[in-house]
Amino acid sequence: MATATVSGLHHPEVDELRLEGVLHALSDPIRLTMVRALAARVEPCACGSIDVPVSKSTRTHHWRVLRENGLIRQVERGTTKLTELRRDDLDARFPGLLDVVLRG
Amino acid sequence: MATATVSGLHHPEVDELRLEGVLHALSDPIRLTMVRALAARVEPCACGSIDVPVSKSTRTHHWRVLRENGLIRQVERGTTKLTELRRDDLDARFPGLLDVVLRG
DNA sequence: AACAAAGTTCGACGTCTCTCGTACTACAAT
DNA sequence: ATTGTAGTACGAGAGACGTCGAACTTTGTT
Repeated sequence: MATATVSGLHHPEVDELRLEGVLHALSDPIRLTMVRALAARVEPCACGSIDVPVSKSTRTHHWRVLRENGLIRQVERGTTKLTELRRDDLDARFPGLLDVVLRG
Repeated sequence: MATATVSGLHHPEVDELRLEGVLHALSDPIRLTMVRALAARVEPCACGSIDVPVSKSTRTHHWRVLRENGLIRQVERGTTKLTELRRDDLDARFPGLLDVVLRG
């Protein structure tokens, strides 16, 4: 039962978040579903536990887009990846945006 | 000196606006520039008067994307096209979104 | 009538995106 | 040790996207 480790996954800093990138990440229906599902959780959750109608590898692709554009944070733990919304960061950088999307 | 005529241009109704579409329309740097420039005007303006570093035909393409996704309204007048942001519609459907984008 | 100005249409091109399956790695459980 | 589970890597295909130039349409001006 190892503790969550800081992995080599690339996450942009708060001040590196680009609006175009964030909007692009959110403009895909599958990713929108993922973000909303994530928002409905309190704790970080295994990214595989959110089911969307695409294959496993496509899911990996979408999680990467979300991560690289600063929407989510992921840490590896064991065989799974704990995933959470970067609520605070997003609210700090683009106040109101997440609210709109989650209300959507 | 013809009055502005209601043209055959397709504009989605307020309740037809899709969040994915709006976000996609806004996720391009050129279009973001266009929207912000439009927001800085009070009156509808000729779409050609907003200059962006792309060719005339590419500009046409971007205006169409913005129009078809409900970001702008265009009416033909003479040889030009009066273009304006659909502020009210966007605020009604996705409150706060435009603010975020314009604050950027 | 002739010309200029504002946009559109069309075809083309290269790139990015979404999708998949297969093969692979890493950890966990029996 | 073997098997199972969670996810990644890679290569490939189809389609969407952004870009351009050239030709065209429509309207306004001289």
